[in-house]
Amino acid sequence: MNTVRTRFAPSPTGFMHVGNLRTALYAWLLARSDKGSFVLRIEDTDQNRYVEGAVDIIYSTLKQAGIDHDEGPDNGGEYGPYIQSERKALYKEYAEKLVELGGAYYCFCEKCEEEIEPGEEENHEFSDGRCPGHCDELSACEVREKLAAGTPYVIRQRIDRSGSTKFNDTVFGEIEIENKVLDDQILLKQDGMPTYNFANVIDDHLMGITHVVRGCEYLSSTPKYNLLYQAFGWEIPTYVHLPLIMGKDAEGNVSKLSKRHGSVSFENLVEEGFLPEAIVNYIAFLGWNPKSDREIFSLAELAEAFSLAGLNKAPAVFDYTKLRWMNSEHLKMMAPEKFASIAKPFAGISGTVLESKWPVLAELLRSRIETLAEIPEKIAFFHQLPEFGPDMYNNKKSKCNPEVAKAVLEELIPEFAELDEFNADSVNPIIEGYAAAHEVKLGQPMWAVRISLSGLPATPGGPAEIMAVLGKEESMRRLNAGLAKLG
RNA sequence: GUCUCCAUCGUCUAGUGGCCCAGGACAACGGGUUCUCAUCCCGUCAACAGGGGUUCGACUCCCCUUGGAGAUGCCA
Repeated sequence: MNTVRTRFAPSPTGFMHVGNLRTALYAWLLARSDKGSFVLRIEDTDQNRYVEGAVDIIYSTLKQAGIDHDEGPDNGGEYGPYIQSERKALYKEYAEKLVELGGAYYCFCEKCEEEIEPGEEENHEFSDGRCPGHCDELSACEVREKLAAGTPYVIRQRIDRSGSTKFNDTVFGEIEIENKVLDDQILLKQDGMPTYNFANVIDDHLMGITHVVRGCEYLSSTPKYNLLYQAFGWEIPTYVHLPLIMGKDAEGNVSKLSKRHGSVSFENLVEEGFLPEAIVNYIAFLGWNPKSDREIFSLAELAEAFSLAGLNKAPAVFDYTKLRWMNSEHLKMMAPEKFASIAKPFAGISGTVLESKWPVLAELLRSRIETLAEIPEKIAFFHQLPEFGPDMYNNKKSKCNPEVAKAVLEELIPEFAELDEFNADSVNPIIEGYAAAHEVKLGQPMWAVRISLSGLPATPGGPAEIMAVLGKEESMRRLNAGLAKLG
């Protein structure tokens, strides 16, 4: 029994769609859960779509996600090269071999520019799946002449349209398609590059891929690939087709996840304050489950729990709300120092007085945010006290109002002023002392002090924590200003 | 149009003929703890698309309908 070898074969289009990332994740998980190998192959056969720097995005995304490859363009391997454009000659060789084997033919037809609208192709002559000019009927002699004359050509797959092709998919089960609906698809383009349909088969075979993990958009063309494997006399790999990831638009309509549904690329999500590990955890559950109630997993734990049996058939809708929740869970699990360091860039506090207080502040923020991007708004009041009127002091539950607040501040400000250092241990006893002396709920003085310090009804941390971050000077300034306004 | 696939709460899903008047999670709503908010804890709401079979028994198997998705590119 061969060990499992899977691959991730993205096209360098400039960004990593979460659907693609999930495909990579499952392929990686499958390999890792079986001590197998995971290969990265770049499918850049479409010259027109090539985007500068796109390969780097693929590397960095996989790296951030923690998905490491055993073989690939950057770290090599015995089946290289791992970039399809560098394998161009190879495909031509195999295409020609296939022609000899009878599984393909040269086609000299002009490129068909006009689109045929769906529904109006009752024109049987052009919809029998063959090449429009019936190049498949050309004699070997005619082909040689055209080739010698330098006529541009493509190589198409020759399909025997009798019978049907059946195959077994790991997640969808047995699928059978009648050969008469199959087209003589182009294998080698006029520019000499292979199409995905061809390069894929050649490379998967040559690279010893045992399990082909890909989106189910390839389900209906799989029979054509199998016919290719058969024509070459190669072993057909195990197929693992994944259900699609859908998105929901403002009107509630569901369709294939795209930009109009929100951020769909890994890097956008990271920019929006989602943790790579949370994104990975979330997408792992879009179409798979561990057959238990547990939902929060690290990548290593996913590899441990992964099994093909947990794969689902139905398409899944990407839910940003649940992703946010999952992100907050990962945020809470993180070691304090790690959280402080990854959250800092989002806080925008470099060079400000808050920077030295960051570790303390970060801990206060941790349970109050779902994404890192929420940090600036939560700490804005530290930089600048919001405008607020006396009404802010009114709070029913704490039994506080402007008059009470004035009394609280008048009594406490002098006591605070005597403190050398502001922290929970020094500040809280003073506030508690007030509550005890006046026989009121602790919430009353707390509210009054909080409002004058922050102008907000809810803050990360209480008065003592805010004062610790603000420092004595700024705290006293705000408290005095608050009292003055109640004048 | 044709072909293929899919179908459990709003969303992600458990369920492989009796354990299910369907379980978990997110969201929503209500309550408790707490100096605010958040965390945490407890609870409520909420689904087997419809119709036929098969069976002693169907969410689970079969068929049809409906709905959805994908393919039908010298894109991948």
